[in-house]
Amino acid sequence: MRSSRSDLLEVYELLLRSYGEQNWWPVDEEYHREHGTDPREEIVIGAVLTQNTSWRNVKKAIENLKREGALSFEGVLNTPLDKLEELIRPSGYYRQKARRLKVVSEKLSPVSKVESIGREELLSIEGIGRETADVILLYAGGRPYFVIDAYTKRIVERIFGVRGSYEELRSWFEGNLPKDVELYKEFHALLDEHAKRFCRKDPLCEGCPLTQVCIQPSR
DNA sequence: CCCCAGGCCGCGC
DNA sequence: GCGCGGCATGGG
Repeated sequence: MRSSRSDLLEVYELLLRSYGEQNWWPVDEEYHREHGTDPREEIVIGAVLTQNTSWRNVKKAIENLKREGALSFEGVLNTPLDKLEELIRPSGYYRQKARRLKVVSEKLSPVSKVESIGREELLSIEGIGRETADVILLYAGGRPYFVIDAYTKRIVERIFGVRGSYEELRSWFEGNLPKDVELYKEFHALLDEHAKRFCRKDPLCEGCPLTQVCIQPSR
């Protein structure tokens, strides 16, 4: 495999230069200041809500939770299940997700657990798979786990010819990048942005900022 | 009408 | 370990 540490870092630099800082994970800091809630709980809740769902729809659900004072573990646990389902309905799979929000809120309380919980233990919680676990560890826990998603897989397969299982890709990224939490956060966000702008299912190779490092530009 | 979106789970093989 | 169907709303 030709792709090396420097190639991967170059991709990061190119994306950062093209799109600027993404500042993921988006959280309403002011809301949490005013309500005395922990913004890390919004990250966990958002991570569950966004499973196979557009962020646009998730935002509607989050707004509903805010309006009802339920954008926290305590808020989720104090909201009756049928009410919770109603609030998060715009995010899809709302019956599944309402139950999972209850389970996750209970198992991750207090939210400081995100600093110490083991990845395997996180994965044993209903509703938390590999990607959601790594989102929680990285964005809520500030721990160096690289998040892989469908976009990430598509991009590295196209530009480097690299493919593999979730765990294989995660260790590929982590092995080819310095262990830097802020880098991991920003890089993942940039990859998602790039997948939406250029590296779509039907790629728009014209004007792509990664043409110079891609093994198969303009198909 | 179609397809997709910041996946996960349970099942069969 | 891998592939599949079910889960559901809202946009393009």
